[in-house]
Amino acid sequence: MEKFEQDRLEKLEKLRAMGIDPYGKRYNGQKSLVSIVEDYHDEEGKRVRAAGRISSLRPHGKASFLDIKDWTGKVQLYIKQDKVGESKFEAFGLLDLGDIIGVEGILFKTRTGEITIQVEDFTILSKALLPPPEKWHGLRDVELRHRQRYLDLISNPETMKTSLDRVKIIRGVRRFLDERGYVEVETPMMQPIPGGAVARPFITHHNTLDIDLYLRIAPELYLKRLLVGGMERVYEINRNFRNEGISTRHNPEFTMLEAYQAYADYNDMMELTEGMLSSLTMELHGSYQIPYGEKSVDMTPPWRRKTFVELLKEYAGVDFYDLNGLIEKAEGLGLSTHGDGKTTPDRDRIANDLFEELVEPQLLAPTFVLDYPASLCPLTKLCEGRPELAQRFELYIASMELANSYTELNAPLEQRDRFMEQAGTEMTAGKVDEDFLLAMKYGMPPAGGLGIGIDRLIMILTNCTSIREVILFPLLRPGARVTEVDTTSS
RNA sequence: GCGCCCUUAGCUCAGCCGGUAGAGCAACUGACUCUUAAUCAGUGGGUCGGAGGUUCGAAUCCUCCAGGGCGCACCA
Repeated sequence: MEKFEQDRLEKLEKLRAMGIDPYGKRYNGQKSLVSIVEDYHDEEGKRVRAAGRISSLRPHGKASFLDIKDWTGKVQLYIKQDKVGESKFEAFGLLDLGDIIGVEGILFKTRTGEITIQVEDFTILSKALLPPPEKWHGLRDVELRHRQRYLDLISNPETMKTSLDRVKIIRGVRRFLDERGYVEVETPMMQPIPGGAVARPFITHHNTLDIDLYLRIAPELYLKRLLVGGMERVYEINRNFRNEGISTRHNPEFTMLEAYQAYADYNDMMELTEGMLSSLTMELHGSYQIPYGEKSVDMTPPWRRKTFVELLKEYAGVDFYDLNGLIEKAEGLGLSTHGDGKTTPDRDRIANDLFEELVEPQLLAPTFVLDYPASLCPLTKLCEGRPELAQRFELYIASMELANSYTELNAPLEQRDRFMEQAGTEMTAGKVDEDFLLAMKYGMPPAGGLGIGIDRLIMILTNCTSIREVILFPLLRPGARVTEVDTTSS
């Protein structure tokens, strides 16, 4: 490592001795490399400016071919001593793979037909002191790819593509909602009471107020306050933080869309979800058939809609209303039949465990699962005439839970009771958010609410089977493999 | 948190049953003005993730530790 750096430092000093600043300034007027290639027909023989990182170098004595790369693509350069002059060519000799340069020259095609810039002048914009990863295989080591994502982006085009696809998808989500009259809002990331979901929160502390705060596990209760305030269609795309395990589908901080529409219910949210995700699929893939891992997923709408109870019967072969049957099945699978600290069997919990165990893995094609056991959804309006079920749906794609939606409970007194019931069963449930209940007492319109796990959506649409592939900087334990700079000396 | 697997040159990887640590790319020196994984000739580069142990001898076998991957658990 030191040796590479030493050689390059010497070149850097030589450049300085020639009066060249190896860390150049603003460079403008250049075309993106992909547009240089695309517009070749109109630009042939003309002068163009370009900038990028040297990704390949093929010297031939007093001439040289090299490739430069920007985030759109790659272009070949051809530089000859008799075109740029001796001293310029000498400076060129001090360039290495990974250096960033700006060039100006004439567009032409080589004998083999490759679009190439005949360099007339170039500027060194940044001298790299360390070499880029291997040019043919790129950076393969998963740990290094995540720890040094910049190297991953430089050397693996698919990483750049996934990262830019992520931007497109999120932009598409925003556009879809904006076009339907939604407004994007920002609600607190630091909350005195972490509500809207059940999960262990991260705790932090505010010094001046001398209070503990929690990084939010969901924005839900704040967005509903806005419904009370008369904002009829709101959404937020932002980070949630959950102090839970890390897996291929879980990162401690992850991006969530939550949307609320006054005067609507979960049926409207189903339409919204299906419309949004199917059009995003078509936009990105030009087809509803998309690859995912070893499989192929058919995203053609309309999507299957089945109730929780129906699916439990279909895939697990048990009747939700037959408690003994549920218990038998659960015990057969070695599942616990009692909730935390409870002495009696908890039907809703058993049914949910069976669902996760036996139904979820089968839900490859997009499936809306409707009407969940009521005790699992304290913020949800109950089904009419069937108070044991609540008006909630979850959307599964490729066996992954992608969206969650309720017909929002807007009755403040019932909400209080449902919170209390939950507090009795969930050991992690914190205090009740009284301020939220107070808001609700002023009247919250009936509403449909929707949450979509954005990282998981991006996984599906970019064919990534690990959430770490769609998050630029996933959480890793601070590692020893990247040398830390000693700031105490020098 | 638990189980299985991985960690060898800057990068990508070999290294069999324990016997002097290898290749390609990258680097360095030289040749080369239409190459494109440029080519040709030559050179340098290693605390084999870390610490112990077994052994005449360990990259290789054992133990512990660290980081990572996958699965499970926890969990929108």
